[in-house]
Amino acid sequence: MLFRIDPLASNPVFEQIVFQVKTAVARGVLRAGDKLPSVRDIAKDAAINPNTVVRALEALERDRVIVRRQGAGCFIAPQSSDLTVKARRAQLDAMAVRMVTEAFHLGFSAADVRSSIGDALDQIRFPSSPSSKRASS
Amino acid sequence: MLFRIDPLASNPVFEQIVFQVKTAVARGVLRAGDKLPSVRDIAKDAAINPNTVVRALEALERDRVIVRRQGAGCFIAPQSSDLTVKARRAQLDAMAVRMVTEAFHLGFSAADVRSSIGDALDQIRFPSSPSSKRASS
Amino acid sequence: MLFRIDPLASNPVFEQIVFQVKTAVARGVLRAGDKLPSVRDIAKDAAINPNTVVRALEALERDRVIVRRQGAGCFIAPQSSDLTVKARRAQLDAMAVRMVTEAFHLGFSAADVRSSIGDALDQIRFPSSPSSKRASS
Amino acid sequence: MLFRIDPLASNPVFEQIVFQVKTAVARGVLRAGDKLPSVRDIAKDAAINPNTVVRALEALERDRVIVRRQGAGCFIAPQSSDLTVKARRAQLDAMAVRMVTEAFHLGFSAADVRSSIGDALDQIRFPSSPSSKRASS
DNA sequence: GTGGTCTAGACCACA
DNA sequence: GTGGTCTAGACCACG
Repeated sequence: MLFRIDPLASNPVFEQIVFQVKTAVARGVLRAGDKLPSVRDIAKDAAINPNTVVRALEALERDRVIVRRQGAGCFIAPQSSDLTVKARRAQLDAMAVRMVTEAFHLGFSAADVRSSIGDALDQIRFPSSPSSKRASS
Repeated sequence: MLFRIDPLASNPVFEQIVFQVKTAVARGVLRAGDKLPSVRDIAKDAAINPNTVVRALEALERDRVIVRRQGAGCFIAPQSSDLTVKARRAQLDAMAVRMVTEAFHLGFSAADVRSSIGDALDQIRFPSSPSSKRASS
Repeated sequence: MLFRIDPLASNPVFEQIVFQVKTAVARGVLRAGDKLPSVRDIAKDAAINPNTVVRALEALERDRVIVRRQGAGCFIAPQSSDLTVKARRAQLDAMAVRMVTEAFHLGFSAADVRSSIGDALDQIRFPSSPSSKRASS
Repeated sequence: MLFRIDPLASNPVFEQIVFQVKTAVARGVLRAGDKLPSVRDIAKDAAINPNTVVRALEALERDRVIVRRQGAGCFIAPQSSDLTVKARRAQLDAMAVRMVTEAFHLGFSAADVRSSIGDALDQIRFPSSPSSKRASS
C-alpha cells in the first residue's frame, strides 16, 4: 500500500496517513488481518520521517484500527470499539453538528448536506448487518 | 451571550469560541448586526486571556462570520461567501467523507449517520430561499 | 531572506513583513515551494518579537500566500485564488479608485499615474499565460 | 452633502468620510471654496459621533484638502501640497507597487490592472494643464 | 469605552 | 529543530 502525502496540506502528515488507512478500511480496500508495510517501507515510499509513521501507527492502534505485534508488524484489526454506546453516539452527533454548522456558513442548504453525505456513504463498504449495536459495549 | 470553555479539551480554546459563535449564528441565536460582548468581557466571562479571545475573533473575521470595528465592537456579518462554488463544494465533500469514515470506524451504519445529520440539520435556521433542492438520501 | 522593518512606520510591523513577502513572491524572488526562514530566525533578524512574526505568517496564510506546517516550516503556496471573480474584481477596482484619488490630491496627472503603474508592473513576474488581454489605456 | 457610512466596512468611519470628501473633490463634485456642512450636521446626517467627524476634518486639513476657519466652517482648499516633488513621487510609486502587488496575488494580469486604473482615471476631473509640476515646491 | 498592536516568556505538538 | 497555543501586561487608535 502506498500513501499519498500532500506536503502543502494543512493537516499534519501523520494525520494524513491515519486518515488514508481509515479510508482504505472503510472502503474495503484493506480488510481485517491484512498486513501493513513496515515502518521503514512506508517512510521510504512517502519520503517522510519514520518517526512520523510511528506516530501515525500509534494513533491507529489507539483507535483500534490496527494491532501492532512485536516483530511481526501491523495488521488491520477486526472492527471494534471500547467506547460505550453513549460515548460513541456523542462523538457522532458532535461531528454531525460540526459539519452541518460549517456547511451552513459555506452557504449550503440542508439538501446539499444530505446529498454530500449520501455520496460519501456510497463509497463505504458497511458490514452486512446494518445495525449500530454490533460494536462492543 | 456566554461561552462555555473547557480548558482540558483537545481542541484549542480559541477554536471553541469560534465554533460556539458559528453555532449560535447557524441556529439563529445571533443574527446579522448583533453585537458581541467586548473582548474584555468575553475574556472575563470565560476566565481566559483577552489575547485568546482576540485570536478567536480574528478567525471569525477571516471566515466572514463577524466584522471587527475599532472602537465600536464586533458584529455578526451578513452571510456572504466570496468563495468559488468549486472551492466551497470541495470543502463540503471533504467534511462529508471525513465524517462518514469516522462514523464507520465507530461502528455506525449509514442509517445512523443520516439520522444524526438529520438531527443536526433540524437545529439550523437556514435562510428562507432553499437554493438547490436536489434529490438526496 | 532578510526583512527590513521600520518600527517607526505608520503601518504595523507585521504588515510590513506581509507586504515584503508578497512583493518577493510577485517579483519572482520567492517561488512556490520555497521555505521561509523559521519564526525564530525572522524574529532575530528583524529584531522583533516572534509573536509578531507569527501574526504576519497567519495573515499570509489567510491570503493563501504561504502554508504553515507544524514542525516543518512555512512555504510559499502555489498561486490559487478561491475567491469569486466578482469579489476579486471589486477589490481590484476599489484599490484603483483609491490610488487614483490619492494621486489626484498629490497633484499628479493621469499620465503620471499610468507611468507609475507601468513602472510597478515591469517589476512583477506574471504567470506565463496572459489571461484576459483587454484593450486598455 | 451627505455621507454614506457603511457600519460593516473594515475601514474606520472617519476614514470613510475623508475618502468620500477626497473623491468628491477629485470628481469635481466639490470645488475650491465650497463649504462643508457643520460638524453637527454631518454627525446627525450620518448618525455618527461628532468627535469622529472632527477627526475626519482634522485629517482632511492635514492633507490640505480643506481649510478650517474659526466660526466660519470648513471649506474646500485650492489644490496644493507642501510636500517636495520627491516625497510626492515616492508616495505615488509606493501606492503603485502596493496595488500592483495585491493585484498579482488576486490573480490579475498587467492588462487587468491597467484597465482598472484607466476606468478609475476616467472618473477624475483633472485640472486643465495636465502636468505634475503644478503642485507647489 | 472599544479593538489593534507589540512584547516577553511559557509549554505543547509535529517532523 | 519546527510551528501552535496561551498567558500577562503594555501602549496606541478609534468612536
